[in-house]
Amino acid sequence: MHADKPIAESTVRRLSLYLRVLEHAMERGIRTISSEELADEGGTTSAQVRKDLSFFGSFGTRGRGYHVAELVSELQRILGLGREWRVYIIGAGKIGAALASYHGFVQRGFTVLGIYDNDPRLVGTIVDGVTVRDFATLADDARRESPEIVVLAVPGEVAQAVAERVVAAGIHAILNFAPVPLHVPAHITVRSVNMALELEGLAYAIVHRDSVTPAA
Amino acid sequence: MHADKPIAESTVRRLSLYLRVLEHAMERGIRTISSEELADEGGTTSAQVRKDLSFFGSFGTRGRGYHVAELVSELQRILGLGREWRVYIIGAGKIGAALASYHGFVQRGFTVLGIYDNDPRLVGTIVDGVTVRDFATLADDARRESPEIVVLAVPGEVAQAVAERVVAAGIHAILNFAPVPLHVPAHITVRSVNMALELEGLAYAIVHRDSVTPAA
DNA sequence: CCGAGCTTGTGAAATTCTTCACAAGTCCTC
DNA sequence: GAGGACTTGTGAAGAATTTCACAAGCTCGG
Ligand SMILES: NC(=O)c1ccc[n+]([C@@H]2O[C@H](COP(=O)([O-])OP(=O)(O)OC[C@H]3O[C@@H](n4cnc5c(N)ncnc54)[C@H](O)[C@@H]3O)[C@@H](O)[C@H]2O)c1
Ligand SMILES: NC(=O)c1ccc[n+]([C@@H]2O[C@H](COP(=O)([O-])OP(=O)(O)OC[C@H]3O[C@@H](n4cnc5c(N)ncnc54)[C@H](O)[C@@H]3O)[C@@H](O)[C@H]2O)c1
Repeated sequence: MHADKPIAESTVRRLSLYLRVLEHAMERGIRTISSEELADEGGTTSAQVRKDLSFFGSFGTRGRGYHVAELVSELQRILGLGREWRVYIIGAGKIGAALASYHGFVQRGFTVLGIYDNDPRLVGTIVDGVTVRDFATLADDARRESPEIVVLAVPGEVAQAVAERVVAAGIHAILNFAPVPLHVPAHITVRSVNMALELEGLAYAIVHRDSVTPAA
Repeated sequence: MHADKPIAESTVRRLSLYLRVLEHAMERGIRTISSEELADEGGTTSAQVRKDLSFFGSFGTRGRGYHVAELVSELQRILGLGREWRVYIIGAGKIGAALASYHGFVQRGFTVLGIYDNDPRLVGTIVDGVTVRDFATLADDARRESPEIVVLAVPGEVAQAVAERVVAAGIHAILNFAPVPLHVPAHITVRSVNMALELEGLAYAIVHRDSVTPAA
């Protein structure tokens, strides 16, 4: 639909953020927003906002700004959110269960088709309306349902092995919650959410903050 | 202890990752590791590893590599993990509860002193050994216990307001799980974990993958 | 219909981050 | 104790990302 140059991951991240800000603005009845306002809410700069958007087209009106509802649907289209995404969650533990029942995902078109676990005590139970399936049936189910995305919420020790089973089942995108780097073939897309790493980043910032900032 | 230049957030992130890889290597009885091996495991390049470490000193031996145990303790020191960090979790819902009982945090020195909620039905209950406290007592408790870090696991609609109470209570570091950008004074450090945003990044990658890669 | 006031879209400059490439140091074998 | 095989640490080059700055375009009031 438009020429695809390679877009930086940081840009895509910000687009998601803009979308959230815009939806919030829409709820409050705001019709029009400038790059400046969008930047303030999203924690970036107006030039950054305009540059990010310019990779995909030209959506604003000079002298006026962006029409909120229009930009929302443009961003949804760009991010691929106009459709339903079929998701499997693997690991029906604490994180897996929390994610399964998280309404924020459904709202954006991510439908959880199944939760998988290999613990016989969990298989067959129901988590927020979704039955826990036996991990052994993953490949068969995937052939039938062709999910696009897997959320990996298993212990770190087995994450790599499970990821390989996921890839073998023909699924090309993984959201990884285990605190280990996953090694997968190049055509598989992986994003990791590593909470321990973020906490450590805070610790680093606290330790080094006072030594950097000149004392007030 | 050493001259602090401003270090990129991406570098700090990778240091945490190296630490994890090194600990894993140590468990397997590996004594020595090269920047090449460390890079392969951590999903980066050897030059990147050496450059990252070079900001903090010179920890390896030419011709030999890095002594694993030694580099582990250097990284722990750099990241500020040699000590106990006192953490409050706010929001005793699904995510808050999962985090409270997550062993990976305790292991790295992050001690959860208290979980806060404003739902009277939850206050007083016990989540994995930690009692849920009344959010109204936050400021008083903080004065007494001086926690360094708050984990914010409340609904997005109240996240900004709760963050302001946290800042007012004198806490300077926030790990935010709500899917909204937080606006805080400059001396407060915030890291956000935004899972919806990562999922959207996957959706974007899937939609744009095939149009970028020349058909095989 | 004009001019003042805004705000976008975008090349170019500046900055930041990553990769290269190699001198220098270590180890091991013979 | 000399030479070959490795591997670090680091300036310099290169790539990527962000910021600047301004021409061009729209709006609105009179
Ligand atoms: N709980 C947290 O707050 C938290 C925070 C950060 C990261 N994580 C990470 O998320 C992952 C899950 O954490 P959790 O707290 O939900 O753990 P958990 O132990 O509660 O759940 C893990 C689930 O995975 C299942 N499982 C194990 N091996 C499996 C396999 N081979 N195939 C299918 N299922 C399998 C287990 O039966 C269990 O139900 C871990 O990697 C953890 O490090 C958790
Ligand atoms: N559950 C998930 O998988 C998931 C995934 C991504 C993001 N999140 C985000 O994490 C946050 C929490 O999600 P959750 O699923 O745990 O929600 P939840 O509704 O289960 O828990 C939220 C808790 O916060 C408490 N709370 C509300 N207002 C409060 C206030 N002013 N002070 C103190 N406590 C208050 C509520 O009583 C409730 O117990 C949300 O912002 C959500 O968007 C959750």
